[in-house]
Amino acid sequence: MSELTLEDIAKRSGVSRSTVSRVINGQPYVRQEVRERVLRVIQETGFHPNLAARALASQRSWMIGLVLPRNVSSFFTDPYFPRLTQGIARACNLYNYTLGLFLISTPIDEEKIFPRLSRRGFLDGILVQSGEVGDQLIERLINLTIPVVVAGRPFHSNDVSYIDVDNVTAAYEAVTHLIQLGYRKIGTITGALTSTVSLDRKEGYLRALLNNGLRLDKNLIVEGDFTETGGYLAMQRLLPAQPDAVFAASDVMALGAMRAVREVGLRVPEDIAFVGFDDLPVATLANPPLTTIHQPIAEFGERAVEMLIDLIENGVKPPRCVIMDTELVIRESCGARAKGMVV
Amino acid sequence: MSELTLEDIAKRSGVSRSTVSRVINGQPYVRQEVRERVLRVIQETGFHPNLAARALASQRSWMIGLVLPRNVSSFFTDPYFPRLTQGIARACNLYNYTLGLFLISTPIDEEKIFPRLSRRGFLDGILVQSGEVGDQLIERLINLTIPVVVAGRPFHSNDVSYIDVDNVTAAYEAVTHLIQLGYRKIGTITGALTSTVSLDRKEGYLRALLNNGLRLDKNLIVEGDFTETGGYLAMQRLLPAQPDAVFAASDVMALGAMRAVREVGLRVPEDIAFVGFDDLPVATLANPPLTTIHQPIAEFGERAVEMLIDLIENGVKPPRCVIMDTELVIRESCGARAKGMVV
DNA sequence: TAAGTAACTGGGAGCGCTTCCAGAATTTTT
DNA sequence: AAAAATTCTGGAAGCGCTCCCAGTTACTTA
Repeated sequence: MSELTLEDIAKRSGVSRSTVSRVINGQPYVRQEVRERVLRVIQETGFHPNLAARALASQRSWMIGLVLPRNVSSFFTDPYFPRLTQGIARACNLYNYTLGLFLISTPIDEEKIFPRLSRRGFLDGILVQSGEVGDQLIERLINLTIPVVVAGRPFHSNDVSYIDVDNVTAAYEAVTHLIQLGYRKIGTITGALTSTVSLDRKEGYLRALLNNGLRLDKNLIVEGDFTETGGYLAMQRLLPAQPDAVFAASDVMALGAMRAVREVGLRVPEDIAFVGFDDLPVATLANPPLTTIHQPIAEFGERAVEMLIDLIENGVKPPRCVIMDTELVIRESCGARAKGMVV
Repeated sequence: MSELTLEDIAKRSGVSRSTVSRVINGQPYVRQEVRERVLRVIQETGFHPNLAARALASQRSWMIGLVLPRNVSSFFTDPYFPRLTQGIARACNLYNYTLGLFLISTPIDEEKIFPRLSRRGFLDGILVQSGEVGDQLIERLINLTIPVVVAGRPFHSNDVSYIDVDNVTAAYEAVTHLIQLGYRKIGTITGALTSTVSLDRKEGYLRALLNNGLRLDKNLIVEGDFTETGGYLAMQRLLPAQPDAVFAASDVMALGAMRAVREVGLRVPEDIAFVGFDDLPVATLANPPLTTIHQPIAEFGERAVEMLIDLIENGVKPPRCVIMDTELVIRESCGARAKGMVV
């Protein structure tokens, strides 16, 4: 409550500042009786140690920064990010770290935020969302002296720890599923092809077609931007190519695309089948419910935090990379059920 | 980069620590020539002052905490929160504050997080989302010694600054609009009636009916929970009462409700008209596009931060409260256009 | 030209912790 | 019983800044 210091607590409990510090930090070499006495005083006074002082003396802030680069501004558009943030926040809380949030919307933002991230004694580590091609933010962050973990495969650097899902394989699986259901003119709506996620998912799409002897058709590949409207517009461009199935690189885009399909009077999955990516709650609620690739978003965030904390507390070994598994979730939009092809 | 201190910069530029400090903080009383020399050294060395030391010496952390209480866990369900967070983050950035994010999911979370919020020298102020009835978090926060601003009218305390939109009036306007269009059996899907937002919007609904001489019908009022599924389920319970229009306390619930309506083969707005609340991007994309109450979510967050910073920097005056305006946005779902009643 | 004022600069005393180290109290070993 | 090891405790030296205050220099004014 008031402006108590360690020294005050020490006086009140008849010991020295050092002893109080030991008690607070749960260190050994304090007699049980003394420990209890000190704890009682702390309890009674409602004392809380000053974090700034602690951080200065111990050179540890117990704070990590979550950096969402510019262009990942779909932060407030795609439910993916809130979910990721939730997982990250939960893990921070579990391990007693505080989460600092750095949303970069504009280049000006970046110029204001970056120096803050650089301040020594401020962050123990940084978790940064993989950005776009040409974005040098991650490189700049790596050059700082604090540990960095990237969420998603970074575009440029390969000497940094990162965590990702196996987007290529997941997309491969999604498209192969469509092929097995008999579709032959399979289109894809990619994310903006300036990010590794989008490129990897597109790569999976291409490989699936090739491995199954299907012809590639440039007209069946259109670029979206991970937004509903982007998916909608992409689908409008895709329709003339008359696909019988579409793999969308995100659920949100799939929803937009299905809206476009509905508008021209076509049915899902009878006329065009769909597979999405993410398995957001909204996938279940879609009409028809969306077949999609499930990725463990919240756990992804948790694992990312754990990687970072490991780096912080156990030193910087050679960069590690963690790849998490995904899973195809079959619902109605791919037509598998209608065709009786689901066990 | 390295472990430079003010003292090092001082030596290298041939001045004292104090002078370097003045330069860094843009204070007067430094000769132009000296200032430039020091700045050059700082530039060359890539020096950044240690934030922990600065916070300790100045008793200011330049950090504010955003606290989202338990039960507001719709954080990752309702696009409202990401948008709010975005506004808050932007304002923090503008005013050179860092944003700490505290998502409380469980009571255990709260017990871990609260002591951290209490640490002196950690946060300069706290922005907390208004919680539910019975939640004592806000009271606990007010008892801390740092400034607090509540986003949304708080349930219990009235001696705290808060910012809100005029939910009663907004809801009143929405329902009045439906009445003017000729609807007479108007139902409402409320949020969980444990929060002030929900109660206020319900209050507006009731007043609109009363002021227009319409009979209240308990069966026309059902409780949702601000989720899509909640809206869907609420609508199913509402259908037997055969409303000709529905006011949903959020866009997301309106979407769910419209899904339920579609499922039983009824049309929007011909059979049942809808008005939502929030004016999220998704409202435009709905089928039919949703008539709704627009509230300036991002600006709301920005204003909240400004209030808090004002409190931090100019001392704690008697609690202030700011009420922001809303606006009815007429689209298709209310039937006004079909009826040719829009100018 | 001397006195007065304003513009600068540096030293020192903190801010409230952690941590090292020396010493005291206690227990174990010989 | 003394000696050695172990457990416990307090003092002091920082951590790297800010900010007050005294002192120095430059510029006005009488």
